[in-house]
This record gives sequence, structure tokens and C-alpha cells, in this order.
Amino acid sequence: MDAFFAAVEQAAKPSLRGKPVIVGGLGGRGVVSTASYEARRFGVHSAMPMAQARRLCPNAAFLSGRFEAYRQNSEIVMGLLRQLSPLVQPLSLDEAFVDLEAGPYGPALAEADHATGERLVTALGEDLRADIERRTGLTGSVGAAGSKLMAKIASERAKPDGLVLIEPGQERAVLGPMPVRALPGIGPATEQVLRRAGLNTVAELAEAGEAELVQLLGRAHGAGIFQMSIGLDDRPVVPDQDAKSVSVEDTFEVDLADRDRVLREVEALAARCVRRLRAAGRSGRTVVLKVRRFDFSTLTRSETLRGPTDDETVIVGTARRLAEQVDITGGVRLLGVGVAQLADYTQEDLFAQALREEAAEHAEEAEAEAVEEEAPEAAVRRWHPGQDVEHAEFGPGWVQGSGVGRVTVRFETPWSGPGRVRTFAVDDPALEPSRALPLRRPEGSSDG
DNA sequence: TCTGGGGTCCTAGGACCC
DNA sequence: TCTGGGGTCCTAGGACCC
Repeated sequence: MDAFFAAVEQAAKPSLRGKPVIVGGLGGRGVVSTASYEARRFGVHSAMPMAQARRLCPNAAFLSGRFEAYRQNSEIVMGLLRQLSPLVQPLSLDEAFVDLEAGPYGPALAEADHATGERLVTALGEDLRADIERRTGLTGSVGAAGSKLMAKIASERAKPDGLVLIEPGQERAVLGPMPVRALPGIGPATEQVLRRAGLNTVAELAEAGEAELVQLLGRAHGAGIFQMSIGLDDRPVVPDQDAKSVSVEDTFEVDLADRDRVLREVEALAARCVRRLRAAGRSGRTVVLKVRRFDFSTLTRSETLRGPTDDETVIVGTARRLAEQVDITGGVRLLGVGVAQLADYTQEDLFAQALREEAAEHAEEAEAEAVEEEAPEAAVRRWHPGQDVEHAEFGPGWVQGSGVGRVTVRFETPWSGPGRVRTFAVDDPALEPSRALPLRRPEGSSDG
């Protein structure tokens, strides 16, 4: 999907269409998650500190994310992919591999000659893109090729709103001139190592040979990069696997200096982590504490238990013990708690499992409530820019901003024209948080 | 300008075992 | 007396991806 989070916001909020939109953490230490193409023209991109994005593009709409809406639309798109093949491997909410040969068009693809096969793949890709547009109003890009590596590279070339097919046999010709950074698995550190060895393009990697790359990058990485450099990639498309770890972390607006405060935060994080673990119906054996200090240095401490557990007391206690052992001199910027070595629940009966699945559906609300419990006196509602709301008189809208006891709301929906703005007291009882609306008007609905 | 949150995979050393 | 070889598990750190 193209600029997925920002595109969902523009589709949901007519007044933002054609304007720079930046989705990400809005606090002092936030980073950009997604910038719309309009914002990218100002130099804003993913992972950039939000403070820098504000300087580059001060007139953009700055929104915190609405994951409910992103998940809704992701599910629609993933459903369309599954019509093409049961072998769908999502990489994130907005990206997936599809093995076309394993699906209903597989036999036709196998029989087709070169030219016919390409026409069929192109038609399937364009039909898919049209279906995505019809069902969500969003644009996606398709990369088609004979391997995951080349399909990924093709999809990057296709963005935004396009389709690129790389013909079998053309792999090395396409890859050769590209910078090494274009290969998945080569990040800033590996790029530096290769640059110091005089290797700047993929063709140079291929020429260097496997032995030299293993020498530079280690056994597994070197061998993998060499295979890719000569256009070989036989990794299969594997449908969604179970998670191998669950973790929760928080960066604080101001570094924590106080030991007791650190311990309290660790306990709260561990409790949140356990809620997510239980909601997923899993238990784990290894508890991991993560600490990022004032200077951004990061350490982890872990303890492996004798058997897997989802017991809050055990996991919170373990995390706390680990936290008691770390030096917090200078202050703590981030704390995290994770559980790894996950196991499925098998000793439980079906009744208990059904209860838990029901609990899982309410896990997010439970987490939100738990957060509120931490500050009962602060009954003042928090309004986030971008958040969906409903007003008793004016109907559905979204929070444009809030401050000094006021909240500004724009009243518009995905299927209305650009809406008007009104301002309310933050505790106005007529104003309530609401669910994300679908981007396409539901069948049979008529208002608007 | 000052760096999120959720993950995966790999490496390396030490303990331990046969 | 002067110290094998291989495997697994645990811990810590780091690179990378979206």
C-alpha cells in the first residue's frame, strides 16, 4: 500500500486530501511513522524525528495513529490477496507476499508460454489494484517476479500506484547497477562495511564473490547477500506464523532518575505485556528487560524460567528483579518488558480457552482502562489529533487539536465533502470518542 | 535535528554434558 | 599432567525491517 497510514487518514478526512499529512508520535520524542507524498516533497520521511518534520513542513496535519482503522483496511486488502492464493505472507499491515503458483491461477501460469504468462500476471495485478481501490479507496502497488527478492524490488519501483513486472532472466541486469543498500538486509552498518571494502553496487558484490562477503559480513549474512547479488532467492512464501516473542516498551517524555519510579514503570509494562500475552493465548519462558539510558545506550537483561508461564505475578516479579540489578545513573529514557520462548497453551480445556478468546477481544479496552486507573484524579479526557469522535448534535468528526481546556473538531466523514470546524470544552458531555468509520460507505446506508 | 514501537535473525562466549 | 570434539542452552548485544 502507498503511504498507507497517511493515505487512510486522507481517505477518512476529506479536508486533508491533497495536503501534507504526517502520522507518528506527537510527543517531544516522537518519530514519523508515515508521511503522505505531499509531505515527502518537503523532505519528510519515515523514522525522522517529529521535531525535524515540523520544521520542514510546519503546515502539515500532524496525527497520532488510528490502528483500528489501519487494521480494518489491512484486512480488506489481505482478503483480496487470499483470493489470489492461499499462500499469503503478510510482512506488516500494508505489505504481503503472494505465491500465485499456489493459487487458482497456478495451473494457467504453469501452462502459459512466456508472453502469455506475463500478460496473465499483469492482468491479475491490475485487477487486484482496481479491487483495492474499489473496496478501500486506497492505492496499492504491485511487484511481480520470480522470487520474493525481485518482487520486493519490483514493488518499490512500482510505487506509488503502479505495477512493475521483472521478467525471469532479467534479475542480474536489474540488480547490477543498484546501490548495495537496495538489497533487503543491507542497512547503514553493512553499507559502511561494504563501502570501506570498495563495494558500492550489487554488481560489485557479485564480482567480489561469496568468500569475500562471508569474510566481511559473517557466515549467514555474507552467504545470503551473495546469493541475492547474483539474483538467486529460493525462500518460499510462508503464511503467517505464530509470534516468537511479545514485548511492550515506552519512551518517557523526560528521563526517569528515580529508582522507585523506574520499578513502578517496569511493573506496569510487565502487566501490559502479560495482558497481550494472555490475549494471544500464549505463555513464555524467558522474561526480558530493556533499558535505554539517557545517552541512548541500550542494554537488555533476561531470565529464563523453568517452564512457560502467563502468570502476572511471576512475570512482573521477574521483570522487577531484573530492573533492581541495573545501573540507572544519569537517567533512563526507555523501559521495555518482553516475553520470549513462547509456548502455546495446551494444558487448558476448551471452556477455559473459549473464555480467554472472548477476553482477547476486549484486551485493548482493558488496556486503555488500566491506563486510566493509573491517574484516577485526572478524569479529564485526553483528545489525540486525528482521533474519531461523535457529537450528539453535529455527528461524526475527528479531533483537529486540543489545549487550554478546549478541543477542536472537524465534522466530516469518509463519504462527505470537507467539513466545518467547531470548538468545545474538553469535558463537553455531548462529545464522545467513537469507532473508526469504514472508508467506503456501508451498503444500504443513506445519510450524508 | 536528536533519534518510536513491535518484531526477527545472527553471533559469540560460557556452562554443561557426553 | 597440560588440557578433544561436538552439541545444546543461556545470556547479551547488534543489525535490520516495517
